[in-house]
Parts: sequence; C-alpha cells; structure tokens
Amino acid sequence: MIRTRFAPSPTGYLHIGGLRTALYAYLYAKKHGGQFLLRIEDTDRERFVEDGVKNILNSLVWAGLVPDEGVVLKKSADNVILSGHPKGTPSGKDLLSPESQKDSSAAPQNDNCVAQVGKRGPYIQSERLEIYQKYAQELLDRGHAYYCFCSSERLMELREKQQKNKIPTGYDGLCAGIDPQEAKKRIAGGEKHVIRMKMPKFGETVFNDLIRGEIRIKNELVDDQVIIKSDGFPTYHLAVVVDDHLMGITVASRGEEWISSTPKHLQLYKYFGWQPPEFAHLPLLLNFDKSKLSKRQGDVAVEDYIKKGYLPEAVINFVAFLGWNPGDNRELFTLEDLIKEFDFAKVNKSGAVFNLEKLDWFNKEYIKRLPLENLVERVVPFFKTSKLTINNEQLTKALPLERERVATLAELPKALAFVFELPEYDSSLLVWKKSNMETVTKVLPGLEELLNTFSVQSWNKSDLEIKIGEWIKENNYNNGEILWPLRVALSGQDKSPGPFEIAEVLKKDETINRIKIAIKKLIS
RNA sequence: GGCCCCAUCGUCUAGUGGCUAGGACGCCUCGCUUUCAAUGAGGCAACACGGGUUCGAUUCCCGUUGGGGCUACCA
Repeated sequence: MIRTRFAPSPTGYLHIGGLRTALYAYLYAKKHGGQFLLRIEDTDRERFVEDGVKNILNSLVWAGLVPDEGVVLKKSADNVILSGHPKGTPSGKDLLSPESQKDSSAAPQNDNCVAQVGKRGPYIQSERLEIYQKYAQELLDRGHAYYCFCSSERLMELREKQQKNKIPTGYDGLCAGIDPQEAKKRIAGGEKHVIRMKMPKFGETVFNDLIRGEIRIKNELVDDQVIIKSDGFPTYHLAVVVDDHLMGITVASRGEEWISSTPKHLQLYKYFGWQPPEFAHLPLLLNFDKSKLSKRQGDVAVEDYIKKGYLPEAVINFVAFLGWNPGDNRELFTLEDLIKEFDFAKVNKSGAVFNLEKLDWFNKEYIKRLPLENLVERVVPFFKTSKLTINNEQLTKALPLERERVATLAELPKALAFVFELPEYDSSLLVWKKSNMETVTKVLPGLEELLNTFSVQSWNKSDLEIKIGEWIKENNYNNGEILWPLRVALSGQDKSPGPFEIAEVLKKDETINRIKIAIKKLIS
C-alpha cells in the first residue's frame, strides 16, 4: 500500500510551492490506490502562527487535495469532512469566498474546524512530544546519541573558525565524550542541554532518489545533528523519521533543500532498525531571476490566487506542469487526468520559474470551458465585495459578455459594471475614427427610430444584427459609422463586447434609453 | 569557504548517438472585425563553454562556467 504525506509547518499560509509538493504526493498516492496523509510539523514554536493550520487546510481543500488521513477540515456542525470541488462543482464556494477571507476576523461565519482522522495519530507533532522523547531515549541508551551542553556562543565561534580554515563546518563532538553518568548529574543540576545524534565519521551514505537517481554523500561531512532541542521539542530530523515510520509512509516527497540532510535521516532509520521510505526530492520553484520563489517578488500564498479569482483547476494544472509533463503535447489536465498520468520518475530535476502569464492562460482556458451556471456560482462571491447588487439571473445573462475577455474572476465586477449602471464617457468617444461628429449626430436618432420598431420578442442578438445590417446597407452607411457609436452609447467604452450582444442583455428599453443619452451628450 | 543538486527558445518543456531539435505561454505579422477579446494562418526564438569517447554528439564521460540549495537548538 502506497502512503504519501504532505507535512507543512503552520507558518501562516500555504506556499504555492507547498501546493505543488502536496499535489505530487496526492497524485502519486491516488494513482497507486494509496493514501495521502496530512501531518502538521509545528515543532518550531517561534514560527507558529495561530490559524496557520486552518489556512493551509482551506487552501488544500480549495484545490481539491483532501487528505485521507491525518489533519482535515470539518464542518463543525455536521462533522462532515470538507472535500472541495475537483470537478468544478460549486460545493466549496462558501468555504473560501473572497469576502469570508477578508472578514473572517470580524465575523466568524466560517465555522470550519480542524480535526484529526486516522489510527496512527496524533498527526500534529506538538501533540507527539512523548513519542519523540521515547525514541530519543532509545538512541541515548544504545549509544547512538548523546547529551550536549555546548553554548550557542561556542557553536558560533566553532563555525567561524572552521570557515576561516576552509574546512567543513559542523559540531566537533566535544560533548560526545562526556560520561553518561556525568551528563545525567549535570542535567539534574539544571544545566541546559540538547540531544545530538551520532553520525559515523567514515564511509558514505548512498540512496536512490525517485527523481534524481543515485545520490552519495560522505558521512564525515554530515553533522552530529541536534535531535531534541533544549526546550524538549524534537527537531525536524528526528520528528520526520519517527513520524514517517510510525505513520507507515512509503514515499517521502519533499523539496530539494532536504537532499543534504537525507543521510541523517537514513542513519536514524538504521539506528532504529526501520525500513526507510523511498525519497523523492522535488525541484524548487523559482522567481523570474531564478532565485528561490519568495514573497518579495510576488504572491506566493495560495490564498492570494484564490482572492484574485484564479480557478482551482487552473492553479492545479499550472502548478502540476511546473516540473512535470506527460511527455506529449497535451496541456489541459484535470485532477483526475493528472492522477492517471503522474509519476515521480517523469518529474524534472531542474527548478522551474513561476510564470504568471502561463497561469493566466490556463485560467482563461478554464473560464471559457466552465458551464455557465457553474461559472455564475463561482463569480457570485466576487460581486459581493463590489458595490453592484445583482442577482444570479442578471449575472447569468451578463456573464457571456465578458467571460472570454478576462483572465481572472476578480476582474469581472469591474468589466461588467457598465451593464448594471449607466456608463460615463465623453461625447467625443462616440465618434468612430473614420467618421465625424456631424455624421454621428445625424445617424443616432435614425438608429433609435429603427430600434423602436422592434418588438420585445424579436429583441435578440441575431435579429438585431440582421436588421441593423440591412438598415446600414439601405442607407449606404459604413459598418463602423453606425456600430462604433452604438457600441459606445451602450458600453461607454472604447473597448467592449459587440453592440448586438450588449443590446440583447440590456433589453429594448435600456438600450434605447442609452442611445437617447448619447444623443443628448452630442447636442449639448 | 565546504558539500550537494541542476543546465534545450525570454518562460514551461519534448526529444534522440545521425531529426529542418517538436509543442505551449508570451511576442510579432496577416485574415476575420466597429473596438477589444475569441478564432484561423504564418513568423522570430534554444541544445552554456572546453575537452574527450565515437564514423558521428544536443544526447555518454570529464572539466569549466553559471544558477540554486544546504552548511541552525527553522522547517
């Protein structure tokens, strides 16, 4: 049975790179009919952020990556695990609408809560402290670890000296020689201490990475890593090994920054006599200048992209392709498609630049493909934050006007504003570049007259197009002479959807009303 | 400084011991068109460098350069 995990630290939000890490772990598990777990690594109290876990879970669920085991999000009322909407169903819409995010501090309408499911818990490391203590003690008892009383000052000096002498940095093993009885006495005396693991000083550690193949690192270069801090919390190195083993993880995937510490982890597995999992070290996500993707150069939190109106399908598809592809020319993949095709073996070794333009393209593609009703559901939250008050029926009619013209959902309220409120514009805008003020002034009243002859039943895009087209021919007008001012009268914009489709949405009365306003602007 | 990882168009990438090195995004041109978007047709653009191995290397090996990561009682 394949078991993978995603194990973020609750430092505030889900990083977009973390989303990819989670995605790959999820895909691999699902592809093999296995399980995907979520564990929280909160052993660093200094970086702990209140609500960090909830935020991460929210983003994960939004993306459709729901853990089978571990830490999950539940609707507190009915105790049902939230499952997102990987296929585009709107079930997750009230889960993370932009305004519920914004107001979450003020109004606790978001009653989701963090829960744990599974038999191998707890899945939050701060709740597993005794477990780590027990295993650290075991290491101590067997001589694979030792107490260390060195001050941070001494450690710093040591490091500096090593760098100056151009030798590898690392702990010098000073405390390794302390007699265990002596150490116990010092601890009883209240002396501050940590526990370090012993690393062999010869030989090398060789392991096979699912993505990179064989990696070998000389043991003498690997530090006697601290495994229990002076506050009694474990470091990542001990916790990840103990937890991955106890939770039955078979494939440990993580960022490539962990490659150099993998020998420590392998050594711990050896000390405990445990079978290590397979490792997959993913390439990094990069800024445009190829440095590690960072907050300074743009948005890195998944929530940022949710708020901006990117669809989960687009974000998942985009992020999946940062470092992986199916080996042919297909580009549009749903989560289910990805599950079928994904493999760590096909993941690239080199880092990938996070390129927003491509994300926009994906998002446009998905906005285009989404069924209208579905799109309406997803757009509603974005209208709630705008000044416009409109109902779903109005939205359903207006949305086709702009859905192919925007890259994100958040652009829609602004783009559609002219439909719901009278546009403001300068009368000069009514004049087409190849026309003149005189012609427009003459032509618009004629157009109004023509439109008045339409019945309400025949007021639709195609009838309008046909009749107005005929009228233009009969009068020997130019298309632009008529259609440009018509369109501007209706939209108030130099760039907009076509006049016929706008007129259909606006209906007869409002269309004629706006033409009248245009005429008034011209003669005043 | 030490160690590790990586290297195909601007970006994401496919690819092979022998190909006109393929696709996508973006960009440019043209068509459609009242504008924009969409769409159709086309275009620009890459194997980092130097040595090997080989009849032949973008591909295999070594080195250089470049980039990145780690080098914490952070993950």
